[in-house]
Amino acid sequence: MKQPITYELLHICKQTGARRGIIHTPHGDIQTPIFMPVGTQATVKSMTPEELKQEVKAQIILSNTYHLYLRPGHKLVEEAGGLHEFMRWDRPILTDCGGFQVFSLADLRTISEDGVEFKSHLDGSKHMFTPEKVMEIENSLGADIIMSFDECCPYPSTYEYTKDSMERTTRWAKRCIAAHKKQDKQGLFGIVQGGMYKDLREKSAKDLVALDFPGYAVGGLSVGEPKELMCEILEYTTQFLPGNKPRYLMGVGTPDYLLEAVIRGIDMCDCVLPTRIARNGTAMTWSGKVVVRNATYERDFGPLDPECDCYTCKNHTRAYIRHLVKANEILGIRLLSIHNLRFLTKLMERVREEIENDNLGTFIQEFYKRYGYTK
RNA sequence: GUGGAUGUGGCGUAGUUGGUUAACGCGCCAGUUUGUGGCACUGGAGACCGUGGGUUCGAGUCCCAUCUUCCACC
Repeated sequence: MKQPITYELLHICKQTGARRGIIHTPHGDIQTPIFMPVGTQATVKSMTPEELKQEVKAQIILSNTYHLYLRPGHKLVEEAGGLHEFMRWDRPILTDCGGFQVFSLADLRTISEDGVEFKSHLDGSKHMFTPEKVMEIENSLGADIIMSFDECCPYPSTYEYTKDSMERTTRWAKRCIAAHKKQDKQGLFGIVQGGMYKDLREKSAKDLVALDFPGYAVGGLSVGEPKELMCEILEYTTQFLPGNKPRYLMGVGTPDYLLEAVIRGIDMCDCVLPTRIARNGTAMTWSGKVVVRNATYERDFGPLDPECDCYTCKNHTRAYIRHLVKANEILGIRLLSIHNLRFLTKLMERVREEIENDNLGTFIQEFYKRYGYTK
């Protein structure tokens, strides 16, 4: 059978061990390492697909099983011709499985061996997600990369709870493989869990690798634990993942976390952060975080980030963007979203270059001097 | 001129039968945001309660005077 998702390793940075590669998908190639913008409800909030291609230069975007299942419904999306056609995005798409919603909507759900029963956050109606159901939904949506149904443990969680949860996630992963009906069109990724416990991470990774997924995600990180711990667990986990498959760290999005992930062998990251902080008046720049909503920028007639090549930075001033944000104008959100997303895609372009030049370690040190380093 | 109403942070308003550091919304200032339930969330600054007298242990609340604005009538 033809494998829809394959990974080609191009180079390993001699300074850091970071991987430069290409993921081949039915909707084109993805140069890695890559940052993936999140479009939960079949839209990267406030962005047109054209802007994502031309201004942000996004190679792939995410969407979400849980949200699209509830509204407008996966059958409707299928009827529209699938997610690509529905939202008119012709590049690769990855759908998240809803496992994170099980985590973040904790008060609305019950977990059992069979799956998760939850109440809709929209109307309170009851629903059941099982691995089989999630595969049905993701098959209907038709993304290039689909995620197996997992449970993301909160931080902190006890060893016993984390162990049970991780083992269940592995059993669910097997059921996902069995239920996946479009194996020649959509690549199903397994998700490593195990919380902050190294032996559980190792077991999770090894058991999933034995199932031979076309790609692996590291889930359950960046859920509130200290940065050093995240790095330690991530580094420990990636050693058990095969070198010929892509590795995806779920939910990471500050520049420094992205860099720390890449030097630990991660190829893909996604995060809502750039679009979320855009909506609240904050920008990421090469000189650090800029809360452009603040009064300091009232009369700042320079660009958001002088080193950025995006539409926002080429055309507009901080003073104008601040005005738009303060006045609650939609354009303020749009301009900041364009910039923040472009900032991260550009950062990853640089990262790919530096890997090819075996210079990523030096680049990261220089980057931290200007951007700062979060905890 | 007469009668009535009104006057509380930048704006709009709450303030029980007078009782400790005067509340709320908006605005302002700042912080947060990591597989998106979010035009969100958390804090902060800012008022001698129109002014002057009085009653009372104690007045934004009661009394008197005065001024502001509004309404009605002559």
